[in-house]
Amino acid sequence: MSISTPERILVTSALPYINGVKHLGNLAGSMLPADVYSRAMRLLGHDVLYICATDEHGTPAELAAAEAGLSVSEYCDAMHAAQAEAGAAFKLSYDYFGRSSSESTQKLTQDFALALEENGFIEERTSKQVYSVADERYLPDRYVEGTCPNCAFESARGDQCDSCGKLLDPIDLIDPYSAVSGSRDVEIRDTNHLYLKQSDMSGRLREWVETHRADWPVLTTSIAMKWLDEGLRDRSITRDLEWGIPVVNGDGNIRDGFDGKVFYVWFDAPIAYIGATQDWAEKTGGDWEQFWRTDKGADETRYVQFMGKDNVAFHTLSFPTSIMGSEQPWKLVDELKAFNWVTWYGGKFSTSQKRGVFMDQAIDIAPSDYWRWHLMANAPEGSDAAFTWEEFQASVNSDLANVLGNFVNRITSYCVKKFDGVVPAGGEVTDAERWIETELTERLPRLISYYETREFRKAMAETRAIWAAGNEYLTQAAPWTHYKTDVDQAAMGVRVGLNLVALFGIIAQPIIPDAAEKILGAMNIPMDRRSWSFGNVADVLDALPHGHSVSAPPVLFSKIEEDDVATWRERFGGGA
RNA sequence: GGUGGGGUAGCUCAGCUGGUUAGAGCGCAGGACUCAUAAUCCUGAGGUCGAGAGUUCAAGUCUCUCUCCCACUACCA
Repeated sequence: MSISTPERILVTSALPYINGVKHLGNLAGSMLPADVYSRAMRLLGHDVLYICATDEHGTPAELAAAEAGLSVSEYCDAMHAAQAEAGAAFKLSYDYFGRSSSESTQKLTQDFALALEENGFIEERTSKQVYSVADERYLPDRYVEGTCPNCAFESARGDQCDSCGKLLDPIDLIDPYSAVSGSRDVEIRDTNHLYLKQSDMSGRLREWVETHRADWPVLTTSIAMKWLDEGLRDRSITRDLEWGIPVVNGDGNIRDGFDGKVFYVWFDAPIAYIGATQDWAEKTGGDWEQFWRTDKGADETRYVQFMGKDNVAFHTLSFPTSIMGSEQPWKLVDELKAFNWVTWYGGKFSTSQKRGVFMDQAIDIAPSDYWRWHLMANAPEGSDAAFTWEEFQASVNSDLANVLGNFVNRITSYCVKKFDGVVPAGGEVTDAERWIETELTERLPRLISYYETREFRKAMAETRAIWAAGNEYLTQAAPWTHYKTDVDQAAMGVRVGLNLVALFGIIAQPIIPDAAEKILGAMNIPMDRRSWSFGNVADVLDALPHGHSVSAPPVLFSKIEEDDVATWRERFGGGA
C-alpha cells in the first residue's frame, strides 16, 4: 500500500490578488485543496514543492493604495504580510509564499516578452482607451460608468450593464464618467500596447489540450475548448499604469513609447509561479530548474495546478502561449484541477453587503481545522457549493466532534482508566478484528487513490467512513463488557482501538493538521512513524509496541452551539 | 445573446462508457449499548431522478425541445 515510485511534484495554487485577505471561496477553490493535496503527497513519500504568491499588479491595487493613503508598494507590503499571516493561520503549508512584484518575476516577465517578440508572437498595436483627465489615468473598461445605451440604466459599467446584463464597450456608454472619481471629464485616446498573438498559437494549444482530454476534469477541458472553438483572440499584455513591470528592450532600457506602461497583471502573474520558485531556491539553496526547465530534470517533475474556474482560460491558453511561444524548455502543466465557487447560501459573497466570511474573521470564530474539514468535505468540485452555517455546524459537530473526537476520547480515556495508559497485550482475534481488518483493507487504498486523483469530497467521505468504522469496531468488540469476565479479551479491543486512534491521526494529517498533531502526540507516535506507508492492515492494527504508553488528549473538538450559529448569522448576514 | 456547469430523498451531494428493489452524510422515527464530548452502534421511514417527447429489450444515465439556477464572455483579477 506504500507508493511504488516517489515522484517530484510541483504544486501551485492560483495566486490570490493582493487586495485584502481572501474570503472562504478563494480559500476553498485553490489554496486549501492545493495544501491538502501537497500534504497528502508528502505523506506518501513524494518530493513536493508547493508554491504560491500574491498577485500584486493592476489597477485595483493602485486604487486601494491611494484610498489607504499609502504608496502602492507600501500597500502591497502590508497586504502581502496580512495574507501570509492568514495563510499561516489556516496552516497552508506553502514551501514558499512569494510575490509577483519580486525581482525574479520582473526579470522573467521581461525575458518572456523579449523571447516571444523575437519569435513573432508579440506585436505592437494601437487601441482606443478611455482616459480620465481628472484622475490622470487611463481607465479599464470596468472603471468607466455611464448610461446603458440598451436599457438606459444610469450606472452601467463599461464592460457590462448590471441592469440588463448586456455586454458593452465603454465607448458606447452615454454620458460616461470615471468610476474612480466620478469626473465626467473623460476622453477617448489612442494608446499603444503589446499584443500576444494567441491566435497564431491556437493549433499547438488545441493539440496540447486534446492530449489532456482524458486526464483533465471536464470543467477544465470544456472551458479551454470553448475558447479555442470560438477562435482565440490576440490579447493585449500591457496596460497604462505606473505600478507593474516595466516594458523594456533587450538592453534593459524602457521600450520606446512605453513610459507609463507596464505588463498586464495576467501576463506576469503565472510567470510568478516560476519567479517564486526561483526565490524559494535562493532562500533555501534548492534547485528551481528541476521543477521548471525540461532540459534540467523538469521532464521528470509532475506539475499540478489548482485554481477556480475563472482562471482556467489563463492557465490552459494564455500562460501556455507564453511558455510555448518562448521556444525555450519551460515546463507546461501536467494536471490541472479547477473548482467551482463556494456560494453564500446560494448567492454571492459580498463584502459591501456583509455577506460572507473572510479568512481572518473565520479564524477568530473557529479553529482552522474546523474550516479545513468543512470546506474540503463540501468542496465545489461538481458544481457550485453552498456554504451555510447550519452545514458548517453539522460537519464540525457530527464528523469531527462526534465521530472522530469522541472515538479518540472514549478509547484513550478507557485505556488510561483500566490499563494504566499502556498498550495492553493479550486476547484472541475475533470476528470484530477480522471485520475491521477487512474494512481497512478496502478503504485505505481507496482513500489514497482519491487523493491521487484529487477527488476531495470522496477522500473526505472515505476518511469519515474509516473513522466511523472505528466506532463500529468498538461496539462489536465491546471491551467494557469483556472486562468483567476476561480482561485479556478486553485488552484486545483496547489495543486495536488505540492502534485505530493512531491510524486515524495519521490519515487526518492533510486535512486537520492541528488535531492530527494532538492525537499523534497523545499516542506518542514518533515523527518517522507518521507517514503513509501502511504495509498490511493486520500490522497496522498492532503497530504500537505492547507496553507503549499513551495518554488521553483533552477534548479535540468542542461543539458549535445553536447560539453560535445565531450570532454568526446575524454578524455575517447568512440565511437571508 | 453565446458557451460551459448544474437541477437526484427535508438539507448538502454521489451515481463511469445505459442493465437486478436509485445511494451517502446530515436531519427525522424506533431500538441497542453505557467506555465516551446526551456521544456511539443497529434498523426504518422518506425520491413520478426539473418538465415533455424520442431511441432501446432496458434511461437518472443517450438524443431533441422546454424550463429554472450559476459561472464565463477576453481592459476586474
